[in-house]
Amino acid sequence: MDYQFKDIEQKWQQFWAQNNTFKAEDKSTKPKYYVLDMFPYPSGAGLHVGHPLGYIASDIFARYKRLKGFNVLHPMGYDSFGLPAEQYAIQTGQHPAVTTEDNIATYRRQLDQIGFSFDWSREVRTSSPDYYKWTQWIFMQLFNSWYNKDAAKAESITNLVAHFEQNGSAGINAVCDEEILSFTADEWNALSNPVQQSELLKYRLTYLRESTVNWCPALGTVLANDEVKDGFSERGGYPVEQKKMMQWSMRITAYAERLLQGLDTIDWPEPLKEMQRNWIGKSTGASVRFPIDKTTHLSQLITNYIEVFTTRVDTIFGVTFLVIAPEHELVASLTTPEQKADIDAYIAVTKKKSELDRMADAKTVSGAFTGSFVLNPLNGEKIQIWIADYVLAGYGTGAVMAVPSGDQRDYLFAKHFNLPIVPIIDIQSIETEADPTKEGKYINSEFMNGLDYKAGTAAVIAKLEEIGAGKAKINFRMRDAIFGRQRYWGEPVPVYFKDGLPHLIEEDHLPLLLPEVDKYLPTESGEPPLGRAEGWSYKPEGAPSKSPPVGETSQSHKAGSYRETADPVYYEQVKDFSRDNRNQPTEAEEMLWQFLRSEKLGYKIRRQHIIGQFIADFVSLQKGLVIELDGHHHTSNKEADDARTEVLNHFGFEVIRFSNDEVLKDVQSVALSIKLKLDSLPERDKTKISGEETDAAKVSPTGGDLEGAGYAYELSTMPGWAGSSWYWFRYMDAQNDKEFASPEAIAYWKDVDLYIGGSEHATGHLLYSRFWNKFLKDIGKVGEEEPFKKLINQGMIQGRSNFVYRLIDEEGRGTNTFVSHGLIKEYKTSPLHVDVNIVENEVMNINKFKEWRPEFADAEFILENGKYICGVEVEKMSKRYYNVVNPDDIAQRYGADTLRMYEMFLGPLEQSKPWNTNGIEGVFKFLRKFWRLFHNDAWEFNVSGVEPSKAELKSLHKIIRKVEEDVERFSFNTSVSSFMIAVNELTDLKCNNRAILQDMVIILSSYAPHICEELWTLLGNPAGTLSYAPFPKFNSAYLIEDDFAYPISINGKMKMNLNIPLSLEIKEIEETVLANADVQKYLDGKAPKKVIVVKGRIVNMVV
RNA sequence: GCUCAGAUGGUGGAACUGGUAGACACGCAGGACUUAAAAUCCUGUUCCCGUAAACGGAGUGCGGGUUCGAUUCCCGCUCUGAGUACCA
Repeated sequence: MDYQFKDIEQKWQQFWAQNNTFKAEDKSTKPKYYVLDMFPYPSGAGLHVGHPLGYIASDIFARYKRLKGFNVLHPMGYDSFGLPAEQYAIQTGQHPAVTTEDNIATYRRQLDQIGFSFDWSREVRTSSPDYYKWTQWIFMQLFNSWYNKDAAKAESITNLVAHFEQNGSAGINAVCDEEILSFTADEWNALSNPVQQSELLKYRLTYLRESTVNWCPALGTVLANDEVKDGFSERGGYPVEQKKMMQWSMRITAYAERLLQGLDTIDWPEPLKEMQRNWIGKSTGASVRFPIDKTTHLSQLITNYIEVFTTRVDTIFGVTFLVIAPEHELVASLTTPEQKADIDAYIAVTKKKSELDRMADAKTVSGAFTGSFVLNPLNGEKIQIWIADYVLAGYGTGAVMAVPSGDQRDYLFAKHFNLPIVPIIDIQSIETEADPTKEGKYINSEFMNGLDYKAGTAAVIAKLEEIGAGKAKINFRMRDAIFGRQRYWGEPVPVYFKDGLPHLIEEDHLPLLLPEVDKYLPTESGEPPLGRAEGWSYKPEGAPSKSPPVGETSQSHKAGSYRETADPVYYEQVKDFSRDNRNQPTEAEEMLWQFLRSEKLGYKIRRQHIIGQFIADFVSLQKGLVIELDGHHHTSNKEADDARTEVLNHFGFEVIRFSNDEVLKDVQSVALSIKLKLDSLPERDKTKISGEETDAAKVSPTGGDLEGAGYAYELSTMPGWAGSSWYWFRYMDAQNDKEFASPEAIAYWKDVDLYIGGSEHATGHLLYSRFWNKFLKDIGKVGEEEPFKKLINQGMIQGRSNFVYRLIDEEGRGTNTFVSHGLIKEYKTSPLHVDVNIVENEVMNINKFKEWRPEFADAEFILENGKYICGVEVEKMSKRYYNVVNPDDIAQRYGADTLRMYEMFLGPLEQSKPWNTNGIEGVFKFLRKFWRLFHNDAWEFNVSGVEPSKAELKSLHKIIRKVEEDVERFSFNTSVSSFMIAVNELTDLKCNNRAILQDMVIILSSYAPHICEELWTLLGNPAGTLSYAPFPKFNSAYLIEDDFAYPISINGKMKMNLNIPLSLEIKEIEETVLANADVQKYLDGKAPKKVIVVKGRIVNMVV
């Protein structure tokens, strides 16, 4: 029979599925090998043509390793939480779980069709409760951990608490928030539990904090940095703005150093490692405190120095000015009255600039002088303080010491504003630009003069440390990762809120199931979709089970605490107003806020907070202090103010007021008096809120006051990368309902030996996965420091579009005539995308074109050589370019084996390339030719049992060696070529030898498994044994040659080949060559000056 | 701007540690079979000169260097792609 790929492929795909052929053994004496693909997000569009490329490569490798005697783990699953299913749900009302299920079915069908050797018994889906139970569990472990810098690992939070109880905060070297309390053991033990908890939150590896987030209004969610491209969302392309929100974060920065160091131990593509290094962005330098010069400044300051971070502390004597970010907290207080207009104007301009403007405008020098000075800590020299938007508030301390002689940006700034430029190194040349050299000796640098870079740096740091003005410091660019999304289709965070503080739910209550909601949209009050879930609240063990309160309680922590004192009816009416107020503060409010925010005074202050029926400008809920600034709407209304004060007192709040002028004139002294007031106040009497005797009874309390009726759950869900940050462990023990994977399974499978996927995950998935892996190692759950030992990036598949050229008539209108590509220069035409599926090797099928769209039914063509040739361009693969190629079509037409081999044949795996089916015929022909080796002219199976000839053995062993070498270095394209060569040779030899062909079947089976299984059984082997057959052993004896056709070159140019026995030594070869008549002809009677002979390689003569 | 990767026939690409550049495949041209087409098979196919052929010259983005010999190593440049963006 001729090669019937359809029947064969169907038959074997069924066989593999029914017999669990590729099920990995949990216990084995064989060495393990773990081959993993980045699992797909099951989108509605189905498997995209780029996906199979990596999957095929990994499948070939997995199959090859099985033949080589490894116990291979090669699983597949779905990253099935995600935005598209939710967007679709919003549009159609269909539950995302339903569409996800459908999409997975499509994916599975498509995957099966390509004949992958996945162990489907281990399939995972991140959206399945069995799976996300463990994602939530890991979240809980992170919550219960802090990072001990001394031990360089994560430790249990109970250790930290024990330390606080016994020793206070002294002796703790942790990765934590900036503003932590310091306390003795007694002080700690005296703190109330909520205060302790809020302090501990500053240490936990996952924690809440108000962060500036990338808010995408169109998607209604927060995006990670790597989900934002040029100010637009990566998915959907919607505008993204900066917004402050209370968010869950992951303290990935704790692992910055280990994430960096680990890169040196893993076999990943260098560009990928480089991307991670840049992302982590380690810089070694020093932090230096520049004391503020008080002589020029009268008003009180919160600090009396400005701290900068520098990587060139050795240039400190070259500092001629200091630049701080326009958003820097000290700007207002450093600005002298004379400079105020300038500074205000500059800040106003900066605020107006969009992100894009700032980028486009990178070369313009701008800034403004504050009028204040700092002193050089080493020689007391007065240094001007400037603000400029080239200094970023978010990096380092938001302040730089400017060294114009060594830094080009500072140089330009100094030139522009006529600031001094002091050379500090003897060989520096700074006439036209800065010279950042580290060579030479220091000058103008007092005690450093004459030293070189290394000695100088050490001397400066020693001096700074001695006088307490600075120390060596390492800075990272990487920020903590935000871990919340205001979305429905994701893992619920296993947290409830009590007293406005987050608490974990009991482990027994995992998984915290995703609740049903009526709509997949934010609530009317702007809460995430989970706010719609009715009666969704947490009841801890043993609590009296009152029916949960409706509506108001299922609020997030944030809204929960904001509403702590709010009249529920009134709240709904004014909450938008309050938010607007927050977003558009008055000048005085904003200025004061910079001193009150982030617990700078040691107290958490909220602004525009609703209390009863009022919106307080600022409030400390802890101390019950309301701070009011007189806005224009009630300056003249003393009565109203008094009424407010009375009501607020009623709720247990004290009120202090400041005028706008007071704040604008001297914000520091205002801040100072607030602090003094706060210090003097006792903790707020909260009974006044929940107490029944007050009007406040109608005020909606927090969950904490409900005494077990039900606490509000966190309403945001986890981001897309949560489930994918540990999934490779789940495959090791996918059915386990006691643990995320058993210690035995983890001890056996350890880590992923080969991971294949796209480089687009460089700073997302791959970084987060390494982080979680390290954390799980720290808590003793896994053994390896790195999850993915070797990683290969498959190249991206680009689209390849075809064009037809519509003829334009004299009046400039398009006609229904189309000009072949080669002739378009002779006509006036306009190009038009045409469906690539009706074009083959750039020749368009004219009939199909006419059928393609009704308006082309009567189209006419101007052909070249009777054909319509299309134009070609490489662009993104997209429906609107009609260049999408579906792997299904290829599999239907040529079969999975051809598809597999063709995708490999296209070129090196890592290279990006346009998808192009030109040439697929050649691969199909090859398989048919292979099939024919086993058959006679009448297509009857026919192999002989005679001894293989020397030539046959040589062909076979050449391919054995070639495939081994190629597969081991992931050069799949070259081995496909070699297979073709081998089959061509064997065809020429008319080989139908059983021994040879059977080995060929084994070697080829990892590339083209279906045809090989069929031939394997035709050869008389039991079905299903091919996948575990031993790979043929290479024997070099078959490749040894007696002769070698030496290339004979003259002056490096090859002239002829000459057969010389390999047994001859160099001297003899030279003689043989020179004695040859043809060689003499080339030499033209001249004697060569020199003869180079490389044995077995080449002979070269110099004349 | 910086970092990284890359540039080889009409096309995808091969040449692994410096040693016969263009393997393998597509496409194209010619031929065989066929009434014809498809399929299949055979031959040729880097370019230029010349041509029946032998033979000669050039040639791996551009310019230079090291070497008996460079697609491969070094220096400078051009272009393409990716990442990053005032990171102190």
